[in-house]
Amino acid sequence: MKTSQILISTLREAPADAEIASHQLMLRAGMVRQLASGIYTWLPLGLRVLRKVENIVREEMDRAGAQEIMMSAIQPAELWQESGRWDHYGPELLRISDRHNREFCFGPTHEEIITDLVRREIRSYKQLPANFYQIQTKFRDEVRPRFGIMRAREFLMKDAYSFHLNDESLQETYEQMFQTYSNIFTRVGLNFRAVIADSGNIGGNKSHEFHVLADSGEDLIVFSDHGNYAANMEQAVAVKPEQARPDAIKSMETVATPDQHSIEKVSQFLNVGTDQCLKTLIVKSEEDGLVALVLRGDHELNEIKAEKLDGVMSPLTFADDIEIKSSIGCGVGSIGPIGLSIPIYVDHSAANVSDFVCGANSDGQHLTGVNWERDLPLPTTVDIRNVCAGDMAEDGSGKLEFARGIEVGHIFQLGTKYSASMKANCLDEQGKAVTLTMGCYGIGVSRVIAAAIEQNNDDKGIIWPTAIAPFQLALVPINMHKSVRLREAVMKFYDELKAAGIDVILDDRKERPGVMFADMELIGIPHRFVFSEKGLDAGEIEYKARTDTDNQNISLDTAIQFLKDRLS
RNA sequence: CGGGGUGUAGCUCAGUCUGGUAGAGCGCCACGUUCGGGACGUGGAGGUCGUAGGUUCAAAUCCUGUCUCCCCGACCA
Repeated sequence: MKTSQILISTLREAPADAEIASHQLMLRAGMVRQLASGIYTWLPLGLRVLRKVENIVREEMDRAGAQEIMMSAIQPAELWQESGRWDHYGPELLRISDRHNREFCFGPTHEEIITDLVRREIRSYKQLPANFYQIQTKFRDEVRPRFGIMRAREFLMKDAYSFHLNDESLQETYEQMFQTYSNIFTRVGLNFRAVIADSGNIGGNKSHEFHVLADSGEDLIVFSDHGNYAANMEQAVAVKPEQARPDAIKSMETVATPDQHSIEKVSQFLNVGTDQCLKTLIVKSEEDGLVALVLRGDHELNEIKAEKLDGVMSPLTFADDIEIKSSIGCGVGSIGPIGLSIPIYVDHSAANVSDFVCGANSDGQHLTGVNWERDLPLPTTVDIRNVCAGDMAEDGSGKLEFARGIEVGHIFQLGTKYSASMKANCLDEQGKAVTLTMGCYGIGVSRVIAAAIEQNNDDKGIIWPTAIAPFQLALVPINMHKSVRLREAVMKFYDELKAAGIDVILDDRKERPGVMFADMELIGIPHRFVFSEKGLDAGEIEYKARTDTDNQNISLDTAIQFLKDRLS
């Protein structure tokens, strides 16, 4: 390909509304253009990258025995009503109606469609297990799209759905997909980590997310400093303290704490550590009542864990001041677990504190020297806090560290959530109808590209991993328009490169060298040959990798082999 | 959905407070001089100032409505 044949639309300055590196660079390098909030046009260069990622995904999915299909982007409401998600998915589902006023949606995901297909087509256990995938445009009407294609409303996704007779078979395919995802992200050239995850809105049991590690990542992930344990913050288990609760020493006293409503203020006022104070949060229950959650003062509530507790309203909803005042009789800053007439859950760590400080359920008063099982009974203890750096990993393999990640893949064991509600059955060996067990596996194909840039860029622009670069090699001639001799040599070399199967872009624009260098670096081409008349005389060509600081001269005769070695 | 911004040329922005016939840099086109790290000169093209209405002799500028886009939060693969 020559630059004269492809739209090179680079910008010197980043558009003002782009914040993060990948968004700015994709705009500056002419990969995408925004059409509306969260909706983008892919320009030729960007599309080449997208196709390369797509092809890696396709090859690895095919290798794993998955079958590619293509489902419609537009989906009829009936199937969503059947699964129950028409009412539950919310405004993120873009609903539309046709000329007959029949309701449809633009698919944000395809569980309903594939389940409908499979229940019609698959009759016998002999056809199982089966794994179907597609690479296709999804639409999710995000509340707040941001960061360019990182969190777009319309985006390209690879989604796969597997069907099984039993959990063992699902487990087998799940593990195979886990390996396939690892292969894909390794081939793309990303530094990634698989983490234990919450299964969220899609539903189901076991689930892993694949995160590309980058400081700009939206997700907080935790991992063991020794060993393999890694989890999403939402999901990371805070292990029970190992040592027993210390013996009670102090006696319980009521102290006046006027206007001290936060843990920080109370701890300073009474001169005790925040880890000696317990905070009591009041949330709504499923039956229109209230539930108390008790945590150590230095810990944060994990809302995902809390809303899974029996009796707690999901999504988690905090009680407002009025409800608290009328039910407990004091303000938010003075609540404590003693004498509460509502259900109480205590975090494991909070249950392990003795001689603690807590609210007295009376404005302006706190209790000190309080002890479980002496001053009040110890209610059910649970894990409802976020883990902290330095906590022991759940598997005991080491201490937890934090990192930021960009979620590029997610695999779930769905179980029978969709197959049961949509009656997807098949006959087993005994001729008995069995509800199919499902798994589903997603990759944000377009997001992978943003993540790759976040992880690989410098002040000059993008540095593509070779596997997904729009071109592997930039061939930059110096003043080719002034020398027929050079032009002929460059064209011959260009043809040889193409014949050798190298994905090369020849910059045949009549530009000064600095402009061509700057553009090729901004666009992120990982390898560069510079061809000049001087080099032609010496029988040499100049090579520089995008990440190199210096050039090196290579004999023209061996240049192609030299590059091939670099690419392998 | 709450809070805060924003909208003037392809991009970055000035002009708005204090109303008086639309500006700069970069980019683009032509010609010339240049030619190994985003050259220089001369000339040129390009904007119903988001949009609708109002005030005024006169509106990018003041007033009202509305839309867009961005940021923070809540939410979310």
